Amino acid sequence: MPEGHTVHRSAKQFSDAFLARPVNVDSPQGRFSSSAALIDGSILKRARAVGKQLFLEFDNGYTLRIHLGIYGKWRWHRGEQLPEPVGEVRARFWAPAKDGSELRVAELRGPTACELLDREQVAATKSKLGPDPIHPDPSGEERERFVKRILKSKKAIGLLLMDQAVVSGIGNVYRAELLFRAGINPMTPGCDLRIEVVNDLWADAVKLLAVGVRTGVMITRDEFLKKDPGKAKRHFVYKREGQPCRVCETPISIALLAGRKLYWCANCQSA
DNA sequence: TACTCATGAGCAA
DNA sequence: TGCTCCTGAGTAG
Repeated sequence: MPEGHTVHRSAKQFSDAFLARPVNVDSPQGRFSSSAALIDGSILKRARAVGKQLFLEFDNGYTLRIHLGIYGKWRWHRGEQLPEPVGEVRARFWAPAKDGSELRVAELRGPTACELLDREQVAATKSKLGPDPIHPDPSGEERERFVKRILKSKKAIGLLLMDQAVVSGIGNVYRAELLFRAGINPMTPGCDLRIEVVNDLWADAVKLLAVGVRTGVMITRDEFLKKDPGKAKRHFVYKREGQPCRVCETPISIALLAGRKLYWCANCQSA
């Protein structure tokens, strides 16, 4: 489920399993073989997520950038032996657990990006990313950046929330749900929104993504934030086209916006 | 077995 | 805006 929260969980898993230790890296599928050889056996210095991208920094100066895209997935294993790879495993990472009792193995399938970068390339990549609600800075500077970008744009807010240069880590699910919670029609131009509304949108993104990081699922209904109620009840509008709105019973609408499915309640989100 | 769909994004026109 | 790439899960037949 690759929106920002999943990637942050992956960064934590990498830290827990491999930080400050030499990591074996290969590419059973073959498409990552030459790059894998450059970091194989290097020590993982840091694993950090920014938006939907995972950056793994190694002690030989290389950083591996991984972006799952729609299809990418991680699969983790534990055991005494390296399991035989099944399917298209682009990259595989493994090391003995700290107590030496077993191997920790991470397999990567179907990523949009899996590439080695030098320091300059890392800086260039990160500079293109908007503020990440999972790393809200206490100064509020990131929130201000977000608010400014929204307020000066004539583009629809439904498009702006998906633009990783405006805010990083939000995808199709959080977009639909945040706009519902705020009562904003997704087609409203950013510049037509009031500043308080956009500030609240940021605050809500900070809140919901934190829940996502904690629980591993995108729960967006306040009554369920502590415990996952299951797929069917998790959301207000996402993937609920034609079903009654949970608040007003108006059938949920669906439209294509920039090639992605957009869900909203025409009654609750008329503002 | 074949087909469809998906939580993303870069690129050309 | 439409096309393309990446892979696997779910479903129809």
